[in-house]
Amino acid sequence: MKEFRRLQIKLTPQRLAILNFLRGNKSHPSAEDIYKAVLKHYPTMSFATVYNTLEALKNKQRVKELKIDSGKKRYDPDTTKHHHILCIKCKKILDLHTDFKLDVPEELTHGFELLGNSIEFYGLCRKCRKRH
Amino acid sequence: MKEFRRLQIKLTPQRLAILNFLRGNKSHPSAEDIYKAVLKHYPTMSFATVYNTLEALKNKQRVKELKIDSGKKRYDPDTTKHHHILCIKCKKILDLHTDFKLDVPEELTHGFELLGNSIEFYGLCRKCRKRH
DNA sequence: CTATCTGCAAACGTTTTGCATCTGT
DNA sequence: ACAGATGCAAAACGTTTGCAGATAG
Repeated sequence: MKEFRRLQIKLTPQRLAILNFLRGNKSHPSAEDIYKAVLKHYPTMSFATVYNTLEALKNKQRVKELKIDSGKKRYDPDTTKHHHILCIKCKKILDLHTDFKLDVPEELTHGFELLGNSIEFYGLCRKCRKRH
Repeated sequence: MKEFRRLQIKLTPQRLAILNFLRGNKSHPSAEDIYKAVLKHYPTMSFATVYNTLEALKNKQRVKELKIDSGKKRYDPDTTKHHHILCIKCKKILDLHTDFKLDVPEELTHGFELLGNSIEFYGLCRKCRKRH
């Protein structure tokens, strides 16, 4: 777990379980999803620990908080620059690793210094297209 | 208020007050912002009415629900296609009426039918840049 | 007249907090 | 040893709901 050690946070068994659940996970889980998954291995796991760990991982840039779901936060262990495609019907989320060059006319930024962007594409996934 | 009449919803005084507050409003207010503003004119206004009205206006496409703020919904009376620039420090939101051509490689959409997109630019507004 | 809306309060789902205890380093 | 994490329960927060009474069309 040397990959985790460089996070410079205390590696408790609970945190390792959360990290293992998140590693390579492409489901953009909510705190509850994570809680339920880790509960299987740690029956005493609490929400406080999940949130505490997510907060620590956010600070270490090991996860990104997504605003793609109104009502609850979701978390993405892939912190590389990428975008998302959201199915408006079943809410499935797909990663899109494509870099877009977006030139914003200077006169429209009102003095903003732009640092990045995040694109949410929306549409219908294959399954939802089939059921009209 | 013929502009409101074509919404085909019952125009109660409370709803008119909300509509007037929203008209041309570029602050992307939350339900609470709207509630507080309208409360001045209607001391008996309730949150239920604010949410009820926002739901009706959403259905009539008179407002758009924004997911730009994790933790609470914000509403945008400008329903034309546009994007947002968010200050990561003071959370100020600026509209960006620029149309970007985003070509997504077919082989990356996994069968999704793309219908639109929404871009969130982030950065530092003029004021927040000054205070380093 | 009546389908719909209002306002209140209670319920809900998610996230945060306080605190006594425990544990990685 | 001790800074920091855990687990529990309570609180906080935004949003939704049920319902009796009011009202726009």
